[in-house]
Amino acid sequence: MGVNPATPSRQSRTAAHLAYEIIELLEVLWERGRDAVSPAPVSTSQLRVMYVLDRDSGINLRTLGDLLGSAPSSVSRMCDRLEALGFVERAASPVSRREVELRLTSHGETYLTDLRARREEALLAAISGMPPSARKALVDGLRGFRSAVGEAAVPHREQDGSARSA
Amino acid sequence: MGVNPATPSRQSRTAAHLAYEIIELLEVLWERGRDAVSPAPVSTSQLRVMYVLDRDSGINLRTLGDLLGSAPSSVSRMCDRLEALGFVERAASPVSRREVELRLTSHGETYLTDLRARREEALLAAISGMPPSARKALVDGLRGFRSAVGEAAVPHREQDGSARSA
DNA sequence: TATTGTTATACTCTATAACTATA
DNA sequence: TATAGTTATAGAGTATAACAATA
Repeated sequence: MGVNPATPSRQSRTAAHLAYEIIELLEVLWERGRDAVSPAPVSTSQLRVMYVLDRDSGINLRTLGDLLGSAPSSVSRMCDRLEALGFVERAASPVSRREVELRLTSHGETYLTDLRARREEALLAAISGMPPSARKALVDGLRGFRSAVGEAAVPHREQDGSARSA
Repeated sequence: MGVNPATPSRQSRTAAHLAYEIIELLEVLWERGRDAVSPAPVSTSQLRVMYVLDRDSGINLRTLGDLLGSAPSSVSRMCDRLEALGFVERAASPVSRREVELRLTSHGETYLTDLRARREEALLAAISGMPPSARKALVDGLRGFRSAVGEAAVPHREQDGSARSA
């Protein structure tokens, strides 16, 4: 196969291959937490909404759509469902009568807190099972990877924070 | 925050935090390839179908559903769309007249090959930009992570191969 | 007139249930 | 009867376009 970004070394290829596998492993660990949380298995999309509202409480629907990269109509409908679940609430904006203020309800905050704890637990359980040397290597490697990718790219999402703010 | 799998060290927490961020970065890199491939931006679900068929060509619809973890009706409809795109074909099974044999068309194979090259390119470009010491650390760290997770868990997906077979 | 939010419509993915053809 | 595949129906996420209310 002919790829040539600075002539990929055997080490680069191995790292890429491992990265592919890690994506799957992380997804499994990541979702394991979600399925386990009490009742109301909120979908991934709904969860992204909740993460954004947790970080930027009181934003309007349009802004939420921008942060999610979704169309206003999609966001409106998702908020309908989250409101029906009792996780999100719409309030009239005090400054503009055509805007709404979106917030998590206390019920929604509780759900999110619980979910985060479970996700963190799953990941930490795995990482704690690694020998210290591997843990150190993982930290160093991921740091290097992050800065390498961060410099080269990452256009989309300026101030999001959906998944990372766990 | 009270999590206690073997008393998570500061290193474990750092690694977990980094892992969260990496999930996002990888997803961006990963999808960047897909959007770039010629026309017909196949959806993620359709792509999973194609990956499985590439690995296990000639399987029937039921088996495909098992490998994907999807219901037969869902798979049938996805195959309808992929067939309409010219990426997948249904053929009568020579052994049972109620079964079908599913395969990628040459058109579908070409699409997949092209996509893999672009995805690999994106990941390799990032990894090649890392200093050798960081690459080494990444490989060692990911290996350790994989075996730590692999031992502790990974129940779902026995012989899938959707994303990792790139 | 421009903006905010909603509704109408449509397509994909997901599922369960009903149905046809075959074993 | 049990199994393979399809079709019917429904809910969720996604989008564009049309619309009402407000700025």
